[in-house]
Amino acid sequence: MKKNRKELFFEETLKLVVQKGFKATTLRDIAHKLDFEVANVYNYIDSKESFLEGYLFNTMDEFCGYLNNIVDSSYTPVEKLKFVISKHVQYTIAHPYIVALFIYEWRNLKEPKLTEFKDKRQGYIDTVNTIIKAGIKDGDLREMDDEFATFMVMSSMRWLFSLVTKENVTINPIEIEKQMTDFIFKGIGK
Amino acid sequence: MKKNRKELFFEETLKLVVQKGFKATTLRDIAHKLDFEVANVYNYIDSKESFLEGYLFNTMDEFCGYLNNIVDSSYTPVEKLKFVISKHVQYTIAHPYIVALFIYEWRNLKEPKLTEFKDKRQGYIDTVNTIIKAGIKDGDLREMDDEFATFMVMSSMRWLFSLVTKENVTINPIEIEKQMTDFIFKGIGK
DNA sequence: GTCTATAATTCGATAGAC
DNA sequence: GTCTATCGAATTATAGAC
Repeated sequence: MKKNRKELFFEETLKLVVQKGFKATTLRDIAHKLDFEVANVYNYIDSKESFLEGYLFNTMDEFCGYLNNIVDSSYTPVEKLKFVISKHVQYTIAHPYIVALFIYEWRNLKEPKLTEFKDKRQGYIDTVNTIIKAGIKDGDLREMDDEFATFMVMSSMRWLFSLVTKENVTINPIEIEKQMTDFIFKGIGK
Repeated sequence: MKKNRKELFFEETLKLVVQKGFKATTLRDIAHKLDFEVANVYNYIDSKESFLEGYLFNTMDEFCGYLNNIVDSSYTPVEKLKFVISKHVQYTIAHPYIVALFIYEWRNLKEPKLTEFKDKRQGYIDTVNTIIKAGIKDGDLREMDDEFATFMVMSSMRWLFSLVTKENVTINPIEIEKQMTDFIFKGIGK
């Protein structure tokens, strides 16, 4: 896949921002990495803020859209939850730096985008919670606090990006998804 | 427990830094929250950087020291792991904002402190991995990739702070520890 | 401990020539 | 698209009086 200059700019900038943090990454850092002067940054983005917004809301919308399709399907709650896990794992492996941005840098959004982001994220979690609650009610998941269960499922998936961005680690998406699903459903005990 | 001015300063500043991020929190923000002028900040800290260092390394040392005591005990691997989980849960409930700082803001350390921090953290993870590996070998934990298991155990504990800092949530440390342990060992499946 | 004043630097962003 | 030049604002930190 050939990358044009714009794709290269976004890719390198994303990596830099994830590595140093959004606030700590200056436009001069970005310009230096791409080997041009500061003013040229504005050939690609309108502002530093808009760069962050673009990634965060595109990703958010993709996840919310996918989740809605899962919910509107006729799968069982457990099957639906496995689709959710699969989506998280596969997206994280494909775009680990975007996920890192999603986790670390959303706080740098300015109002009203900040509130909009938090609301959408809460909506996503609420929907996953609905699925898990149904799974418990059906007796397919063990009896436990459904909100805590939701919290733990989301938590355990959230850091996978850091495994993917680690060097010298070979990733088999199929195997990772299997192990992630096994951990969430069976834990590490015997 | 009566708080003197220094304790109040550190507590309020910590909350502010966690809420806005280390880089995004200015000394003016801190001064304004404590109702005095910027220069007074330096009555309590030598620099913005030293504030971060203090919290991060004190916490790191406490966790490493405790883990060493666990390792040097005669408990079984599974029992040791439960002590590790207990420590994480209890510390997180007692000091959620410090844990948040630990997770979000370590990247703002400057060299050589940054490398020192990363090395210590990796040492901690390696030691937990040793415990889990022994548990699998003994047959007390199910057969699985021990490194991935370690990664997942650590990941699932890491976000607990966000549950504790949430408003309108009542926390029972004993119950949370039970549910956390159940999730890690049994998952959510039946 | 508190303040005012300010140094020294860095930041995001813009103007305008080529 | 690239550059030089620069603006205005914000930042950490210090000096020194009260």
